[in-house]
Amino acid sequence: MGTKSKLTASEAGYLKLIYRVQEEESGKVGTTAAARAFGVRPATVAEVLRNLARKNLVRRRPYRGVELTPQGVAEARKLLRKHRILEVLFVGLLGLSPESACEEASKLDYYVSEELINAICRSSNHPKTCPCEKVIFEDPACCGAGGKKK
Amino acid sequence: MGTKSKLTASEAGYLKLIYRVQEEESGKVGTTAAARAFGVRPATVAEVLRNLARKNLVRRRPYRGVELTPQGVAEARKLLRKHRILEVLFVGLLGLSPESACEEASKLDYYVSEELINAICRSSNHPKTCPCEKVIFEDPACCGAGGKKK
DNA sequence: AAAAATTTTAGGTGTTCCCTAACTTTCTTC
DNA sequence: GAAGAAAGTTAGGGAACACCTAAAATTTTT
Repeated sequence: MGTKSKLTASEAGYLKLIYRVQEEESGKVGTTAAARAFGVRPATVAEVLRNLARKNLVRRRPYRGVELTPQGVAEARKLLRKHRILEVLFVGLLGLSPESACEEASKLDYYVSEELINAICRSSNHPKTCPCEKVIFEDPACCGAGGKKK
Repeated sequence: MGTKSKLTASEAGYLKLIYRVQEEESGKVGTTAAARAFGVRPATVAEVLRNLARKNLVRRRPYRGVELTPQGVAEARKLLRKHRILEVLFVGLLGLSPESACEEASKLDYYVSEELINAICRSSNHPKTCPCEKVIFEDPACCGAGGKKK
């Protein structure tokens, strides 16, 4: 029990945000800030957070904030891997600007299968970073690990 | 009034199916057959069809079947354009088999923006058909029309 | 310590998507 | 052409999602 239920689309959004701000920038995401970022009310954010906690992806200390559990970190990395590999494709092959690439990737990352992402990863030569230099996490199923491509 | 409300994901699925079978193959999609194709009950199909009719995308003659309205045709073509351009990308650039390309495209076509599709279209040199030879409809916003690329 | 800002709960709404049960219409087949 | 089988339809529900407002609790600021 615990890791069974799948993420919903909006939960995925919060997970990505929390990971980016808290794990990558050592910042802190407040409920209100997150609400503004997603264009919803704080109460809505609180609710999603509660659901993420029920799924064991974040730990919540009421009024103090949330932090990702190890499973939450793993899940966020899967999503950000997808997001960033899509960005590589959109900028590198399709010639989008990094900004539109990010926007488009945000709309899709949640829906894209790992198989497709790995196909893109392979055909892009297993990039280590996205167009804005953020790290692309490795997927053992892809090959990345042990690879030498720079 | 009529063309305002957006399609839902499942409505998009039926629209694609109806177009493919009825407009491209001159066949007929029965409620039960559609239900089997989507893994749901016939009653569910009937309901979606009713909603498509409310949105003026199909015309329904109870117990006789549905046919697409001009708006329904336009909408289906937009979706199938996306679907098939994604297939081109997946097969041509990523090396997927036509079958997996189709599967992956089905999961994504509804969510992909027209801008992104047109970027892919451009970078693929405005293909006229998908990997399985089905026509890719043109989008005036892309360039296709009047273009000479074969 | 009061005022301001933030966060959380409680309780609701609308949409989507799916279901079962019961009924109607159409198609078969004798 | 009537009876039974098959296909399609409505009516009525239910669960999950993604929102919201209003009110209460808890920081934080001044």
